[in-house]
Amino acid sequence: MKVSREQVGENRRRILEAAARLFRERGFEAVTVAEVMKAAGLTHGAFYGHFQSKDDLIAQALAHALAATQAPDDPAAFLAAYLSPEHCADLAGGCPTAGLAAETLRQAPQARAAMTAFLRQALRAMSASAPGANEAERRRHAIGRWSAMVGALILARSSDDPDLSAEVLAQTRAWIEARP
Amino acid sequence: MKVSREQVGENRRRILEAAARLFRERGFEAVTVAEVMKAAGLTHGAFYGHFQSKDDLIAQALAHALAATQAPDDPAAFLAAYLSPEHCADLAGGCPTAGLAAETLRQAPQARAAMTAFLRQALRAMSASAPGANEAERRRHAIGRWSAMVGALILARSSDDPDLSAEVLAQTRAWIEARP
DNA sequence: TGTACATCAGTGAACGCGCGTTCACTGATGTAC
DNA sequence: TGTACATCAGTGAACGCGCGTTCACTGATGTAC
Repeated sequence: MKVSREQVGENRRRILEAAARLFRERGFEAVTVAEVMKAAGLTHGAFYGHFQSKDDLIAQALAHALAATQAPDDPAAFLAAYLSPEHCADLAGGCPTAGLAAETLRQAPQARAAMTAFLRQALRAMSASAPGANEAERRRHAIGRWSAMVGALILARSSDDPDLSAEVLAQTRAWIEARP
Repeated sequence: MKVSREQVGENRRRILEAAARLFRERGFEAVTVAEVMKAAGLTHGAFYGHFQSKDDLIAQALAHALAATQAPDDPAAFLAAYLSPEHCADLAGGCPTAGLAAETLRQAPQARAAMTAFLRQALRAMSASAPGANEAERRRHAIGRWSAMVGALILARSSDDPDLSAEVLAQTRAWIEARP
């Protein structure tokens, strides 16, 4: 049946939201279109009224998840939250970069472009609040720090030993904080 | 037709080698059993004489790729090679951790166990040659450094802008080297 | 404001394709004498 | 050492299943009068 214009927008938002969570939790390929639609409270047939293809959904859901990431105001608090056991355990709701960057590399151009645009913007934002005598130093600090944070979260998640995971998170945090 | 015992071992090795490269290049799920067998010079029917299932192959090919990673003797040279544009571009032959850790998290227990065992061993080996006044400091250095290296490679690869990729690699390297 | 009708978002059955997996068969290997 | 036969790694056709995608249909929405 037909549905009101606001409902159409709301449905589209729910599809993107569900896809963003499922993709982070299980990866782009393991999640089916039907699962996403079910999680959004719809049937799979309605999918192609909203998106051109699964690849189109991947690109838009990735952009949606990345856009929802707010710029950190306090770098120290952001670091602590990012490398916390809670964030490590929260696949579905966690950082889309750590969850999906490695897979995005093999996706369609639009998805890669969304990831690149976010990386560029995130580094600019983090550079602004990074320590350093000049712009180049601040940017280097932001890049190194972000690499270490993303890497630590991925390594910690890849381990099936909770103690080793916790050690990677805690020691990477200490290592970053010990920087001059 | 039947095949000599040495040939069986050689075929198995070729399957693991082909799988390790294809998985790193395209991901566990996107690569088919038939593709792996073709790359190894065999037909898909012979697959189940060597492995129980695709999941079994994933676990064994991952362990095979990780085992082929030699411990770095010179940390500075290893860092430079790891964050080089060449390594960044070499998906199929590059570091299995950077290429597959994020995907391994969602794989069967055996694959996760292989990744965990390698991480543990790699950190132990890197700690030995890391700077620091005591064991705890050396280990912290190894963990932080490894997180940053893996993160930088994943971020650089996820970007479709070669300049941004090169900047992430070069600045992360500079950031790590600038450490006391 | 109320009525008649055109629109179109969503439904669910169906399609074709490619995947992991199985299996009857083949023929070279390796063993028994 | 040479011969006869059992073994079994590899082949390729076939299977069933689940996926992305399509489409005829439904019925509430929104518009024209």
